[in-house]
Amino acid sequence: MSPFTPPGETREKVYRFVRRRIIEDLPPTVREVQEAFRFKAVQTARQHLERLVAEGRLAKARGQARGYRLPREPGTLFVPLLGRVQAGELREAIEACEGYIPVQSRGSAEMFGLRVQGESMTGAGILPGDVVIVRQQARADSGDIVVARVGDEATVKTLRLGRNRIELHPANPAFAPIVPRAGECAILGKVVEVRRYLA
Amino acid sequence: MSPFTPPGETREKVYRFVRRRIIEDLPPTVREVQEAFRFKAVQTARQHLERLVAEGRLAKARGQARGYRLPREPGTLFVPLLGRVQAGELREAIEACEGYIPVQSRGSAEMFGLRVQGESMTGAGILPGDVVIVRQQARADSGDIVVARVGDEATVKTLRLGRNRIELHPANPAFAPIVPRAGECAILGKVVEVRRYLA
DNA sequence: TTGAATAACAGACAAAAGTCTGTTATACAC
DNA sequence: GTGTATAACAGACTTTTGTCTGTTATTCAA
Repeated sequence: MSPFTPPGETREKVYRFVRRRIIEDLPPTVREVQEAFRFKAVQTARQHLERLVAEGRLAKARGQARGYRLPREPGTLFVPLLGRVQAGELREAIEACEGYIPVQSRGSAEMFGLRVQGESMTGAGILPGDVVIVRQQARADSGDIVVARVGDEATVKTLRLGRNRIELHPANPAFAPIVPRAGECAILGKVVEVRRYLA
Repeated sequence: MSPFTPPGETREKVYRFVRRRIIEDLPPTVREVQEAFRFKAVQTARQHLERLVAEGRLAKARGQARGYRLPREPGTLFVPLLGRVQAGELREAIEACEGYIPVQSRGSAEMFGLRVQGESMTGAGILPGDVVIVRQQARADSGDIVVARVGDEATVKTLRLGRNRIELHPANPAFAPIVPRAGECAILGKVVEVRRYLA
């Protein structure tokens, strides 16, 4: 090949190629990069890749097939989507579920998705059929939107902490707040995301 | 190893292991499966894997490192998240963006995410700050929620098709419908998902 | 001009990973 | 029993893939 392209130009394209491949499918092998750019030598591809690693734009696992990664993983994990949660069965519901949805997450907290039933939260922009992404935690702050188990069913509400009691407030004047007695209610987690699928 | 475990039991575990690895990181190599299960022979791992392929629970690319995949890919792709779209710059805006968010998608349509500004769609449960996931298309049906470019700015509205004109309706009585003249407006895509990040 | 840095190539070697042939043991149906 | 299916192992072969050494050409600064 006519042996010159502007400094960094090809490398930029290599980076985009690799990033795309990592994100959408699998990290490419060195030779796949070679072929994608019609390099005559494997080393050319390797050179670009190694330099990207040196620059910190890529990370790699040495001597491992398809070892190139994105340095700070986008932290995408898949959380189980539950249709309904009944008393105490959270673990089992999660085990049994079929669907998984991708969620961007910084930490490694346990999460799940839950399809919302009813109109009690429409005032907060949470409509029936929406999916809430829930980070599992037993406690939450006043004002947080939480998923709580009251009796036998899970429900999405805004949490209000009173003196010695908790209140679960709907965001819809047509519904009344729930003031469960101690032991009758458990917070399953905090809603960290709301999704509505339209198509 | 004492040479017997109930039929299918180990295979089930292998399947879960491989699926988890594919979803969260990288497909494992045959030997990584071997090591994970303390098999003494590579072939044992390979046997399970090949049978899972035969059963249709896994797919694979022959002779390729880390070639095992999930048969029907969960179809997760990463779409660029744009903060704002100005006239004609959609391509460029997408190229330039930094953040990507995971989206579940069956087809391979081009999509992007857009952060919503303003309260004109609160009636449809789309609040300021929400992210809409948009499938790029130049046409849409009456009633679809679309992203349209009117003049120099992109806006989210409900599309109404009239006789010889199109109307862009807000979902908030405080806002008036937009009735752009021909050529003044272009549909950038259809909103297929709405997301709100709370945490 | 000389030297340094980058881009690209050539050809090989070594390790990783996929594949293959064949063996042993247990369970189960006939 | 006999035959068949499954689980697991042993050891090797082959391909893929990562890695290395060395070379040529261009640009740019000293």
